[in-house]
Amino acid sequence: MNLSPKIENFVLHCGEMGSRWGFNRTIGQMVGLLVINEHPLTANQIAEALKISRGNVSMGIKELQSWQLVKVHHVPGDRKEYYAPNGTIWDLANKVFEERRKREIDPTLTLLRDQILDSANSPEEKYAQEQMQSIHDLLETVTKWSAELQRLTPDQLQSLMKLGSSVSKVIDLKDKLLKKS
Amino acid sequence: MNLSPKIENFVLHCGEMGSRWGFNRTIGQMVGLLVINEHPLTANQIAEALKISRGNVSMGIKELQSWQLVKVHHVPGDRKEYYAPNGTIWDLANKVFEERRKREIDPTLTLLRDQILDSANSPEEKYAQEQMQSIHDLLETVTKWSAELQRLTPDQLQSLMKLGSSVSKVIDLKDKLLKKS
DNA sequence: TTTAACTTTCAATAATTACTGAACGCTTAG
DNA sequence: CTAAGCGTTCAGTAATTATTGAAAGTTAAA
Repeated sequence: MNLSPKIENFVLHCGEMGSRWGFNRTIGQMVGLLVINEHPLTANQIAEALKISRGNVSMGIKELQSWQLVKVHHVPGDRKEYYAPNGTIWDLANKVFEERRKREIDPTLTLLRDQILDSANSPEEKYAQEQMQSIHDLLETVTKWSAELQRLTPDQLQSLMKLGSSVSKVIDLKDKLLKKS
Repeated sequence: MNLSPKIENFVLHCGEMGSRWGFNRTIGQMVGLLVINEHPLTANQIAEALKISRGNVSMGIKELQSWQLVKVHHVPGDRKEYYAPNGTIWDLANKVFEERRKREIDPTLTLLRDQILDSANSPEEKYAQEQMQSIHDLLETVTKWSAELQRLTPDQLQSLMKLGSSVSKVIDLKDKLLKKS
């Protein structure tokens, strides 16, 4: 596994971004490597390419599987496992997006629902609850929206994009239609 | 600064989520505390409420200012600085969203643009570039979309949400609109 | 000025997170 | 049955990130 400079560059960049995207540097590099390679790679190839230990690869693969980002291939007569991205770029992005929603939004939504049900017993708590309600509403909106967007194919999304420079046109249109009915 | 259990609970939760949202535990708590309190707080109050050092508060505030999440108040005849959230919940979420886009997407977009301009000089690089092109297109779409959504007010967004359970209806609307014009 | 009331900075240290490599486990070919 | 080839685990260690607290900086009242 000798990476060309251009490919290595990409892989290293994925490493840098890894932590921002929810995993760590090494795992970011693994994703980059798997995505950029046309053919599935063995754990040893990954370890060699990224210059990390065999055990680290094993842990990384495990993590990526929990995100559903990799799938395993087998070659007849070969006992090694070959790893490849689990779907297209689009699929992977969707999975990351979904998983992050689960980690970043859902727990807060749950907490807020509980807190809001409780009655406030001081002016501070009154205000606090109003704020929590706002956050709750916001997160719920975001959640619904992300579910909607995930359902669209890239083509549909592109189609929506072409509406023009502002989605607010759609809203105006909607309002007009509602007035008529 | 004695936090009621309910409020403390919320603040601690913000701490847990802090790292997922792009900052660290302490800074998450600070945001939670400021948002949940109707009145601006001094650095000392924050330090006391969260049981952290005065210096840590100073650094946290600095970080939050770089995200544009807090603003400073002054009380006449009082030299202390009072900190408060910089806008509504909605404003704050927008700022976080925007800042994260800058950190998580923009650098990759820049890298990919450069890489794609380069010519491939091997079959592997050919494939690699196709993949990079896919990622590039995806990220560009996401970027454009997030810009669109950010332009909407909460009301407009709610309005859009109520269009129905599927955004594809919006696409239908778009088609109708295009036919008329 | 001086001093008091604040804020900021940063080197030292603590806490957390990631990585290695040796040991173990499983499977299959010989 | 044994050994070789692979994958997994995890205690120990390395690397990174966060926090403290003391010193230095800033401002304004006296």
